Amino acid sequence: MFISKTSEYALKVLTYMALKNATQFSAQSLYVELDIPKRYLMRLLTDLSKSGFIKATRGRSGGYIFARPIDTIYFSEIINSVEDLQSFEGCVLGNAVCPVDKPCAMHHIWEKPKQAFLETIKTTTLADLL
Amino acid sequence: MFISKTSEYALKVLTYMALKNATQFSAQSLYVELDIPKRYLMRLLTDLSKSGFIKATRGRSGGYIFARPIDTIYFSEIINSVEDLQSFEGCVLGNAVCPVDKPCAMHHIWEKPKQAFLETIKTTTLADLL
DNA sequence: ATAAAATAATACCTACAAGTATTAATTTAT
DNA sequence: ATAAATTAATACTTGTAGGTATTATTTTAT
Repeated sequence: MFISKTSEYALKVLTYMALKNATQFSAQSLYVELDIPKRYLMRLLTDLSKSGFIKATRGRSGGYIFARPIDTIYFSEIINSVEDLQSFEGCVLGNAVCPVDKPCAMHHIWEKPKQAFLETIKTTTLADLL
Repeated sequence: MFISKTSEYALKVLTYMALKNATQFSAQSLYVELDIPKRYLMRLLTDLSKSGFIKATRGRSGGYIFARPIDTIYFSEIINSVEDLQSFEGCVLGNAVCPVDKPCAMHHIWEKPKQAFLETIKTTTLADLL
């Protein structure tokens, strides 16, 4: 499945915000646009705030805006904030160690897709969507 | 996380068998070599039998052997037998439809790693390990 | 024949990701 | 002041992948 449902949601929220270019986004407006369970979305937004991607304003005319320039937010960082990116970096057969000189059976075959994935998420930012 | 734990186990078993070149493998011997919970492994072996990758012989001197030539067993087929490969093919943001003319925000960025992954597993067989 | 050694079937348990519910805190329009 | 509209915190529920336990079946060495 590649990435978790929660990663999926996080990407959905932040890519939407990056492309929309509004001054502020309420949880309600994001709920209407994106197809994410409301209460789960609200908790996720709080998490994304704590992770420093977005900044919350409470109260009557509150909402969320980006806390940092979007060209500093890498996809790897987003995914890593909601699940463990290490699990992608490790051995595909789950071996604790998979040494270069004596790698697992799948090692060579897996190298290309693994690098394609890691390179993409580590070198691309939200700004690259524009 | 890429693939499920069960896919990991299935690959571990079959790649081990492909490389080892023994005439037969008992569940016990596989358990000793591979780091997979014993009872879970035994159930998985039965599943892999039903899926037609391996063939079981019951009874005192029983065990498992490949049911087909290993150059006909693609990694995609193995993964697909224990989890839903469709979930890898679909939209990364989980949209039910992600049309070419109006794709999701991540579509372009995701294309390369996704294809690298799918191409690798769809064009590589167990025989390619040798 | 019978016991041992193997796989098969089935049911159950557990941990955790995903989802829901409730209440608290904060801000602002009136 | 107060009510409305927002986010925050916390606890609970659910679904399912992963793991365990028990019993049945099959085969063969003795």
